Amino acid sequence: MDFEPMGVAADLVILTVRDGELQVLLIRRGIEPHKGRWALPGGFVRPAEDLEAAARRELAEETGLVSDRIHLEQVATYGEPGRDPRGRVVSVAYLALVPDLPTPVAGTDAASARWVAASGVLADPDRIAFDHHRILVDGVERARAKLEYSPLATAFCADEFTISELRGIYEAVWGTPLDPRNFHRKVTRTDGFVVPVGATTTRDGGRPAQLFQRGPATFLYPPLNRG
Amino acid sequence: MDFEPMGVAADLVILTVRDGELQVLLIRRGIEPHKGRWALPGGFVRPAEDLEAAARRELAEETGLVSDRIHLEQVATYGEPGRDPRGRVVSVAYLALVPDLPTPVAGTDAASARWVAASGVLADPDRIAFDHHRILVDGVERARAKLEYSPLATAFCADEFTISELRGIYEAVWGTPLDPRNFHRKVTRTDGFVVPVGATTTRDGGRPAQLFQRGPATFLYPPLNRG
DNA sequence: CTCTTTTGTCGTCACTTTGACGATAAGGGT
DNA sequence: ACCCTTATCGTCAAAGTGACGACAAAAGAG
Repeated sequence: MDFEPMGVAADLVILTVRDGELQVLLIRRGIEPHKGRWALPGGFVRPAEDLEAAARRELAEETGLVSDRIHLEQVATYGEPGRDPRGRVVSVAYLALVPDLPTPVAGTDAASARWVAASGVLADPDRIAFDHHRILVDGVERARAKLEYSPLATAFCADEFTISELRGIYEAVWGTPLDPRNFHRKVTRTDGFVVPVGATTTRDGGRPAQLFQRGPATFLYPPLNRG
Repeated sequence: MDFEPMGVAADLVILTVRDGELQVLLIRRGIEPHKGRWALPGGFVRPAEDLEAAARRELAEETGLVSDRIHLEQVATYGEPGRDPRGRVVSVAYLALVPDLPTPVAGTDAASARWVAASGVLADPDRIAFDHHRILVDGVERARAKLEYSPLATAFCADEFTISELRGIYEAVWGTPLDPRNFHRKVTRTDGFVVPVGATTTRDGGRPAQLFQRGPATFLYPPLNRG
């Protein structure tokens, strides 16, 4: 029995936290189908290219991010017949978490690429093309879940960060305010989550805060609790 | 830009608990490549067929299970170039959890299909063909994780079960003994996990045990703790 | 029919974690 | 100096966990 060939694409849910809110990178499609509409970045996997390599390539093309240090993980694969008018296309979705870049988005491929508040896109299923709304929902939910039991929130931060900044990540992703004192206790007492760097900063105003960097932990036990 | 066509397959990690151990369904391949070797069940997705539909079809073909009530979830997608000698094949892996069937496996497709202890297959990366060892590892880990925070263990049970039987599922999947008294407390006090059916059974020997069925809960909070 | 074995179920207790919140520390701005 | 802001520590009651004692209710042995 032989197989029916299909197109295989890698689509990306690229998230960051800017201005205290969760944002997603969208591109305006320059070609058909759905030309002119907003969509998640993505593209076809090349013949000799690994799936994750394709995702990293797209990520680099859309954001200019040197992708090695960027957290990238597979979310799910979407292959409903008819989801792409070009034919049978199966799309492997990846989730990327990036820090708030000083560098603006400089896409080579995309006619235009923009950071957009995730909440707005989540609220309107027709704001983005194809079945990308579902992909975004799944990607954001994955991110929210992973913050609970993994130290992944640090992927949104610069190399050095304060506990408040980290808390800001959680609050933005979960959309919930957290108690600063309990959060501080929890984070600093969870082994290997963050390690103090020795310096302090006043960039957030108020009393100087200690700077930390991500620790060696790969998961958090016990997990943090969503508001 | 056009796409390079690829084969898309659905592979299945079908797990059950029999004789107090976690077992996985393997088939002996009747055709090349890897003819005669053991592998996970699976096959190519048909042109107009949804991915999950393909997985359910394969599940039905291999196990005879009417698939509607069977828990099936996507695990991940594997698409490394060279993973299949027939060409570029991308495989979407699904995890199925089935109860200990009185019905023996009756595959129409498979030359032979057998339940095999998961521990043995996990221990030897070359026991199964292709990259199926990795798929199995990921599938089993997914199952282990989901037992913690979802009521999914009931998917391994018959419609009605005792707390001990449910505990046996956890012990088999996690490979860890659990305290019967604490387990009983935890399960019965977690809202919506199990609901008493009113009857009792003595099929496990000893004092008659209450029978339960799965409750309406979709997740467990707080979660159960592994070992 | 009584005793023993086996499993089920309830309780107790010390310990940890959580969530709510008071209090103090240490900068900057005026 | 005083106030505002953020950081960080401490306290306390409530809830959850792990260890384990005790009793209940059946089957099987004698």
